Amino acid sequence: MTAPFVQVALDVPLDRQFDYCAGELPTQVGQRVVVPFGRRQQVGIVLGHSADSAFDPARLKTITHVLQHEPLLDADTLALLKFCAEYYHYPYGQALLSALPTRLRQTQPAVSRKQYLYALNELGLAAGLDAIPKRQAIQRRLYSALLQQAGQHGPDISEAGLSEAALAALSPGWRKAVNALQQMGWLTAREVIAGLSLASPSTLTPPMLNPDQAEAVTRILAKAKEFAPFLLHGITGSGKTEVYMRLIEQQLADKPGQALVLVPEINLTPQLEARFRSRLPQFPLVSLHSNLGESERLQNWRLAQSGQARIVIGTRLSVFTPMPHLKLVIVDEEHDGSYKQQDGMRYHARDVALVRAQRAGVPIVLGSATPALETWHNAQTGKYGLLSLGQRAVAAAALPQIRCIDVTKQPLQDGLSPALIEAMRIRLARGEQSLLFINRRGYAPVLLCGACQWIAPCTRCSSRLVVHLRQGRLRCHHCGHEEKIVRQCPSCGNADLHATGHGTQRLEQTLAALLPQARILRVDRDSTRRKEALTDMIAAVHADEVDILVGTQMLAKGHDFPKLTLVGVIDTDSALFSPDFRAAERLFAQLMQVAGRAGRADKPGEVLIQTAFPEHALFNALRSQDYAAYAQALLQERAITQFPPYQYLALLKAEANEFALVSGLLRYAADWAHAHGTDVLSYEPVRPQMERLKGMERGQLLMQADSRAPLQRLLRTLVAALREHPLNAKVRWAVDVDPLEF
DNA sequence: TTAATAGCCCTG
DNA sequence: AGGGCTATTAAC
Repeated sequence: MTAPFVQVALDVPLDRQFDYCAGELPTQVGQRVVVPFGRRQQVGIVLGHSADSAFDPARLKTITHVLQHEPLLDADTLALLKFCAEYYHYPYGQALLSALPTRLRQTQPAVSRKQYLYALNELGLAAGLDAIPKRQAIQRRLYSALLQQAGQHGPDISEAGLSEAALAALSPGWRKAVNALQQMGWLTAREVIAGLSLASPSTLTPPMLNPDQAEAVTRILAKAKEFAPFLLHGITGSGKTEVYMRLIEQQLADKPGQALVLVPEINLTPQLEARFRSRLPQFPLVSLHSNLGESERLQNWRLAQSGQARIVIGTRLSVFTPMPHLKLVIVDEEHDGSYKQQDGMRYHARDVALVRAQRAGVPIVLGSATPALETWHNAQTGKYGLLSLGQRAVAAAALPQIRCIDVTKQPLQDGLSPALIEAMRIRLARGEQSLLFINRRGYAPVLLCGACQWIAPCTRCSSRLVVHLRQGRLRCHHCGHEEKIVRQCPSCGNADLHATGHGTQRLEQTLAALLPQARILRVDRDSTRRKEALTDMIAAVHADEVDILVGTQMLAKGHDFPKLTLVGVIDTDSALFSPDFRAAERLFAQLMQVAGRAGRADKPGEVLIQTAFPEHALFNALRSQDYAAYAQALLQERAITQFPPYQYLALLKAEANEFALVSGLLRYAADWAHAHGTDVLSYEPVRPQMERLKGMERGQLLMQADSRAPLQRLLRTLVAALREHPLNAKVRWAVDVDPLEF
């Protein structure tokens, strides 16, 4: 006897479940169902059954449709998402549904793009080719092929069959012909899961491990069957990936183990994927990232969920992918900010991965050259095992030499110092490549009136419009607002407007004038808008068709250019004095990363940083490439200033058309926090750096505590109180637990 | 969040 | 009275 009522989680911003009458079909926890909600149909996930309901039984509706033939969301995944929903103060139903591939959030039935193998059944085999009229040429061709294939497989019909691709290769009109053969009842169609192609066995001999790598592998494998967090600390080229692969090889040696590998964002997923596929061809691998189409994403997700995919490589969302036989979790570049979701449920995939590994009782490896200070702190206190890869694995590759160029002592030519220009000239003469790193796209970051100091502002954000000279446009990089470049100052009428400051476009132009013989390539979001553009550009660099690269942080990550021996860094000083307490940490990580681009092969690299503050501690640390020392210094600062990792933070962010509404809600929240926040320090509401964004006035409230528990206790009641508050309807607000940006 | 509806001002 | 707008409310 099944219980008459079912609790269903729905994708609505209400932090509760909804009861339904069970109806005819039995349901199981974790099953996907379609239910009537309001006047629409919604997808829900069954969370439980009960004998009674607190809701008026007369008004209960009945489940429309149970998706019987779909696999369930397993208990581990449900529990992980439940934990996250509570920790990040986000409605459970929304958390659950947003972790599913979009296809599974839609009410339409199961919809995987199913793949079938077609085979002749007994009736079909008995019929014979002559049963098909001569003029049905396509049918005859397919029939012959199917017959031949059946012959190869002997009596075991369950092994027989031709794929759609194989049939399509025989004739473009195959679909119609197959339908006709099916009509006659001659065919069986067997559903198969596509997408898993096993590569041919590897012919690569795995490289020898250096002593550091070997020790890392040994120490991690000593805890192969328990929750054990490790920080794998090693600079670019020190061989972290090889360590990952050895671990996977070992952990997956026993069927049916699975490994989850998290990577920062799209760009380098394909490269890493290719490396894994060729080194570990024995393990079926799928990737999960936002560049996949919906059906491919669903397919890969299912392969992971069913255990058929043994390795999953994916970006942050894939931390929630059900994997029944998880044996190892790897988070590559764990310090990377893209692991943090910045809207909806604001989770940090690295942190969720740690929780997941803990729940699964498996080791987790966090890899980075410049770990997040939180991670470093945990490694220092012994909470995580610390494994350091000292030398570059590629023997010949020496560390690049890092130097600062004091821009206060040199006359700049359009933002470039003579020393940097000379260094590029030398590379050019030697036939080597240079990279200029400037974190600002467009031509110039401001359009300034020389007469009255007016600056072209964005109408919807509190930001400046960026000059894009080639397009003759002014653009806001925050909201996408765009207008024509004005010729006259709207404030004083002066026609003498200056594009001030430097962006990638201007730098490209300057270089072209300065080094006319150089082949220059600009790589930023504007120049790589086209889908394959970045891939093409990277190929061009490898093909030695480029002398000088000008680019934004896009170029900082992971690309290995063997002929690149010079990296120039322009204009990073603003980050040195940013009010964000994490700015220095981020800048250091970023500069270490760009530095890693220089001199990876047999040629030593050089990094030149233009700055007005060459004696700044950050540059001193960078010159010696001593992450540990700098991290220690930053940690001391954090301890004194009472910031993470010594304090835990939560940020209440609010936005509305009018600031008065925002401030009203935040005032209420601040008062609530003062009154109810035992052991929590609540600051006063403030405006963030970007006061206005996309036409919305913004404000935020910071709360901190020296452990998680009191902060969580306060947030629980605060969130409930805010949902009841009259301003809840007019103000969009969200809680960001462990925020990264302010 | 979505979507219906209640309330309100305006015109005619 | 009815159109068109915003505010309010319920969703099982």
